[in-house]
Amino acid sequence: MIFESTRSLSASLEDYLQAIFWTVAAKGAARAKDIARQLGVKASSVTGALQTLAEKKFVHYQPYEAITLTAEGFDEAARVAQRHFIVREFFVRVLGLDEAVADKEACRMEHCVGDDVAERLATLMEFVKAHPEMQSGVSQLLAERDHSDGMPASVRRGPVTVADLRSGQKAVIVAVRSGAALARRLVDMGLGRGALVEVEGVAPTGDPIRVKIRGYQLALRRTEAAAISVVGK
Amino acid sequence: MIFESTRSLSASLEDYLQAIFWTVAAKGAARAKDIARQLGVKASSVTGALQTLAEKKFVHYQPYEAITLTAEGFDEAARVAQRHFIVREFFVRVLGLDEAVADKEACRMEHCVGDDVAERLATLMEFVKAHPEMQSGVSQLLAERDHSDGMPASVRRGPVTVADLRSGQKAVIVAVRSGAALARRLVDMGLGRGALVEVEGVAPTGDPIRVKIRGYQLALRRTEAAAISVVGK
DNA sequence: TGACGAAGTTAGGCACGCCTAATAATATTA
DNA sequence: TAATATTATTAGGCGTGCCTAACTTCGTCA
Ligand SMILES: [Mn+2]
Ligand SMILES: [Mn+2]
Ligand SMILES: [Mn+2]
Ligand SMILES: [Mn+2]
Repeated sequence: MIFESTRSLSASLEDYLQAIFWTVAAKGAARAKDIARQLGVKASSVTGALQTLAEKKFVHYQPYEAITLTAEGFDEAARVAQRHFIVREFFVRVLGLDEAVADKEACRMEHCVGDDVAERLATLMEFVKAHPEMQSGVSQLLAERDHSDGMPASVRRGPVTVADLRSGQKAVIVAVRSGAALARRLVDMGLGRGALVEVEGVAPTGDPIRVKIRGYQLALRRTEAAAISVVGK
Repeated sequence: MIFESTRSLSASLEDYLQAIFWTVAAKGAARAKDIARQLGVKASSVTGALQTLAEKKFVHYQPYEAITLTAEGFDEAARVAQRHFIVREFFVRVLGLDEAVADKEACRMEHCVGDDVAERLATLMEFVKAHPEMQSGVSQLLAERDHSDGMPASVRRGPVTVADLRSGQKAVIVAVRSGAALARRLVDMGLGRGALVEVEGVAPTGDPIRVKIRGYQLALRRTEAAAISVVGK
């Protein structure tokens, strides 16, 4: 699988484990029915998942009996729940996302954030808690953006241009601002949609910017570079 | 699938599309061999993916011929690459992650971040760019943490306790700090590992904290609450 | 006690995404 | 041009994770 996870459980099994975790916490034990309802799957899928989790020693499972977690199951579930919590809090408190949306997104992300990222997110949140101006600053920027609705996200966000790239970075051109002879000149040189640009160097003043494209090297004025929207690598 | 994605392509196909995107940008067209090498899969897997992508009109594909992207394929690939870039830049510039690690993590996350999150991350980065003191502040906090290596991550991060919860939040107890008669008293009351706590209310002064557990309600002193480590929901 | 309904399991099927092995097409070289 | 090497495709298999349909087990209540 290309989407390698390094973790002991698949995204799906992590969700089963979490459902069990919260149900057991609330009621002492979980029944297949509870899990099926929470996750929106059929009972037979739950049976299958329980058999796999039991094989991996994460749950105590005997057919027809109530389900509880093993010690390892509890720890693993707590780790996933912790990631869910951290990511959701980050979305809500730093990115200003709506609670419900944040929770849904977090339930997707919890399966792919690494431990290092989770830890740093938690640290960032501590920092933000101590520096509320950061949170309000971001909210304000976001609010300004929201005035220009109707525009595509890429425009609201402000496109990245060749002028924003650091030395050594590669990018693909997605658009060249038309107007002036510039666009034509660039396209004639091979600087069209889909072409790969590599920034070779930027003068100390930031102008000109030396780029390599299709084997050729050329120097772009900063204003020219800023007219070329790219997706960075 | 529980891990619902709402996007038109699976994580796997998004990676194939991106491999094609960068190869085409660099060389004008892609061959199955290039893609197989980049993604670390066998050639036959590439053929399968190409057939699927061709069905979905994302690539121009004729057996044995070089591969290029359709207009939709280019747009879709650019969107994924954009998410990869944003997430990686966030990891590097805000979270201070190592470039190589950040890139790997980003290649996993690019398939699960929603558009709203990506947009807000980009905005946050703009804010941080405009306020470099924020960035160094986070780095500093992270550096302090790194001094206390050897400790488990949960300790470095500082555990969340009942005292950190807001009114209405639920959590599962993972540990009760031992010492004093407190631990025993709490455990006797049912406040042990695995139990669900719900914060009912916090006095204006922050003390006491009213919690509900196993149907019972009780009031905890702030110092008591701070001795109970939890995983929040 | 026995019948009934709810809950849980098993069997079989399907889509996805990878693999290996065999085969086919294309490129390279003698 | 013919032999050979490289590249690509097909066929068939496997694991995961979901489904439906049929069946079994369990608890309840007459
Ligand atoms: Mn989840
Ligand atoms: Mn979750
Ligand atoms: Mn990826
Ligand atoms: Mn990627």
